[in-house]
Formats: sequence, structure tokens, C-alpha cells
Amino acid sequence: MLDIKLIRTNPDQARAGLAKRGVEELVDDLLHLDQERRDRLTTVENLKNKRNVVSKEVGRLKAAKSDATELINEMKQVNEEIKKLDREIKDVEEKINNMLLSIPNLPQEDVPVGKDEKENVEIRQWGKPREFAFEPKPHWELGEELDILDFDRGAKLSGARFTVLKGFGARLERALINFMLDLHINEHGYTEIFPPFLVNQECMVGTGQLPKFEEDMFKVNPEGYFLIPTAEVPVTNLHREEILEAKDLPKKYVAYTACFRAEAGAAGRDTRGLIRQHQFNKVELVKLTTPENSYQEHEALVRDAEEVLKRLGLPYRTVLLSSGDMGFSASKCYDLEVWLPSYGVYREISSCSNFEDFQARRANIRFRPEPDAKPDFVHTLNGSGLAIGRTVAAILENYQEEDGTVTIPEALVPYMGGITVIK
RNA sequence: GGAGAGAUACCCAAGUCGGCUGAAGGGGACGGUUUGCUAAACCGUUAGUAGGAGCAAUCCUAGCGAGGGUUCGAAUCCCUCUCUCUCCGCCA
Repeated sequence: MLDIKLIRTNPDQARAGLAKRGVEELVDDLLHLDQERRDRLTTVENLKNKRNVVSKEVGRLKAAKSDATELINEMKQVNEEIKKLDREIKDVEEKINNMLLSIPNLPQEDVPVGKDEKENVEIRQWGKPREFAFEPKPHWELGEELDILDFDRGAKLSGARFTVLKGFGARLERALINFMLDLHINEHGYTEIFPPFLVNQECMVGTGQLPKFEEDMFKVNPEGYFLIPTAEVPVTNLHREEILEAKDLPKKYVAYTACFRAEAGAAGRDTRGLIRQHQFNKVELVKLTTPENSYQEHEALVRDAEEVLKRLGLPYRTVLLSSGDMGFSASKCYDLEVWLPSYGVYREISSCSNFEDFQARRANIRFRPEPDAKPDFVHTLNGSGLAIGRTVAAILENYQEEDGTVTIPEALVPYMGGITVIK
């Protein structure tokens, strides 16, 4: 959510930022409604002051056994007016709020302006895609042949975009979760969180999934709960409506959760394999920082996520998203893309965003810069560290042998109970 | 699911019959006096927050779990909801 005060005092900055995302015309509507709200507010507050003063006077008169009928009648009139104005203010505020909740974040200065992913900028590459002496198979073929991925039974149990992991497939999934958690906890200094997978609506508004993207979410039947699309939601919302101490920042959290996405609008895309599932596992990094430190914390977070790919020996590249490809809440976002031999392309495996105070304002997460200072909004950041299903796909494809077996990356062997090959 | 109790400021807690109660009294924290130092004692300070007006000093509005209602006036009366706790039942 953008700051209405920023829009009020600096409308051109808001216009310029939103122009990069093609929604700048909303600024004038907002300014108009804001003015309307403040005019009415001033009027009604004066009336309320009058009511407070007169009511005390009534009390005094009654105590003195004097007649207060005239004042009481006068206040009845005033009350009618207050009620009317209060209603109007409430309506305007609701409009303003709904607009603010639907306006995307402003991109940072160094975000490339562009329409879509074609205008993303590659920042760096790591590792060399392996030269195969044979035709590399897609991970779903490898998985089925090794009897570790069962797409048909996933479909039988649940439907399309659900997969059953079996034997070393299940073990590999679990090994990756533990490997990533351990790395981030022990070497990168994150605190592990295991949050609920169902959250209430306030959380979803807080991180920006609602109100705009409800159709992407799974809603649960006894009303009021949503399945989380990412651990970002519960973990960022841990500190919703709180005021943190500056000395406790940055907060660095890592969480494994399952993630649930309706994938509305993705029909027909990535229908085979593990790339796009309704349910998938992810280890997520979340940071809450002061505004001054958020940019360097963002870079560090990207490095923490990259380290996972390095340890696993998976070639990847880091891409800075253009303004058009960035998510709704982000002010700046790097994607990590892993090499998938069967596709012959780099595919997104992690998305690392700085939201600045956009989510913090929605979720009302603040900190006190100095012991007695006014609270200010924190900056929130997060990134996958990494998406487990896509990592499994990448390992199967990059580490496959001609005979259809898959070598286990060295870093993972201890987590796989010592086995070095899936065959 | 059944029965009950509760939610007031940093914490505990009072709040009478609705009216100088935006909140008694403790504790804690902070400041001071005393002291060689510490402790003790004594004195003092201690809503935070959001919003609005103003160049500013400052003023105003909201706020006693949340949302409504009654009333000239609500922490106090009425309704709805949320959460916490106790007991019983059920359950991994």
C-alpha cells in the first residue's frame, strides 16, 4: 500500500512511479477523494468538540437542578449532522482504502522499465550447463522410470497438477528441505519458523495477495481461512500490528512450508512435470529490516538463495526483473533461474523481492528507530531459498546419466542416508 | 460440542447509581533528593497510537478486546463478534 500522505505531498513522484506500471491515472482520483475526506473530517470534528463541551455543561446544569432542555434539543440536531458526516467519511475512506489496496508498489530507481520478462536484465551467471553425450530426458520421464514420481496417481488422488513422491523421490524432497533449512539456519543466521499453512484474511491483505488476487488462492470451506501460497504470508505477518525495537532488526526468518496455488490463468502452461503444481514445497527466506539497510539486506538475501544452487552444483543465472514483470507488491525483484537441460532454458526457481514499506504499511509492522522516537514502517523482503519441487526437477535433469540413473549432489548425500545414486 | 469466567495503560488491578474518570491504587521503568558506594527511604515523571487544523507554539477528534445500538453524555446500559482461561466431552 502506498502512503496517502506521499501521494498528497508528492503526487508527481507517485505518478511517475505508477506510470512505469501503467496505472498513473489513479493518482488524481485519490487526491480528489482525500480532499473530500479531510474537508468533512474538519467539520465533523468541530461538531464533536461542541457536543463534548455542551454535554459537560448539561451535566453541570442537571447537578445544579437547572433546566437543560434547550441544550439537549440543540444537541439532538447536532447529532443528526454528525451521524450523516460520519457515514459520508466512512464511505470515502472505504473508497480510498480500496483504491490504495489495489495500487501496486512503486519500482525502485534502478529497476529497468519494461513491459514483461523480455526486458529483464541478466545480472550474473554461475556454472556451465553440462554438455550431454546423449539426449537428456525431461525430469518427468526420469521420475516415472525410476518410480520416484507418480503423476497418474497424483491425478487420481487429487487431480491435475498434483504429484505423488515415492521412495527416493520422497526422500530427495525431504533431504532438500532439511539441507536448505540447515544451510540458512547454521551458516546464514536465519531463525527457523514453522507457521500455520492456513491463515486468515488479514494476513493475505497484509502481504498483498488480497484483495486483488483472490482467484489465485485456495479458500477453505469453513469460511475465513486461506491456504498459504507461500510462507511469505504467515512469516511476514508474524509481526503484524507490532512495533519492533530497532536493536532487534533485521529479523531473519527461514520457513519450510507447503504452498498452495490455484494457478488460475495458467491453464495449459507447464502441464507436465513438477514445474507448476497446485501444491508444492518451498523453503522461504523472510527479512524485516530498517529502511536504511533494506537494499543491502536484499542483495545479501539473493546471495543466500544463490548459495543453495552453488552447493547443489546447479547452473543458474540471476535476473533483475523489469517493472512490467515484477509482482504487485515488489519494489525490486531478482529471479534466480536454474538450468533445465531438457528444456534448454533457465527457469525461475527463486524470486527475491524487496517490498520496502509496501507490505509493512498494509500489515502495520513498525519499529522504533530510537528508544523514544516515533515508530516507522519496517521494510520487508523475501525470497525462495528455494522452491523444492523445481529443485528436484533440476537435480533429476542435470544429474541424469545415460542409463537413466541420477547421481545425488555431494552436499545432499548425508541427507539421503548416504546413497549416491538413484537407480 | 456442553457449562462457566474473563479482556481497562509497560505489567497487575479498581472503577460505585451513566456526568470534571482518558481512568484510583500497586509494581516496574525513568528522573531527582539523601549517600563514600550500593541498598533503603522520600519526592517527581510515565498512555502509547492514529487522524485532522496550524509556519509554529499548540489545539482538536478518536481510543477501556472489535463492531454496532441507546443517551445531550458510555469503561459503565443493550446487541453481535473475536480472543484468552477453567471444567466436561471428543480427538492426532
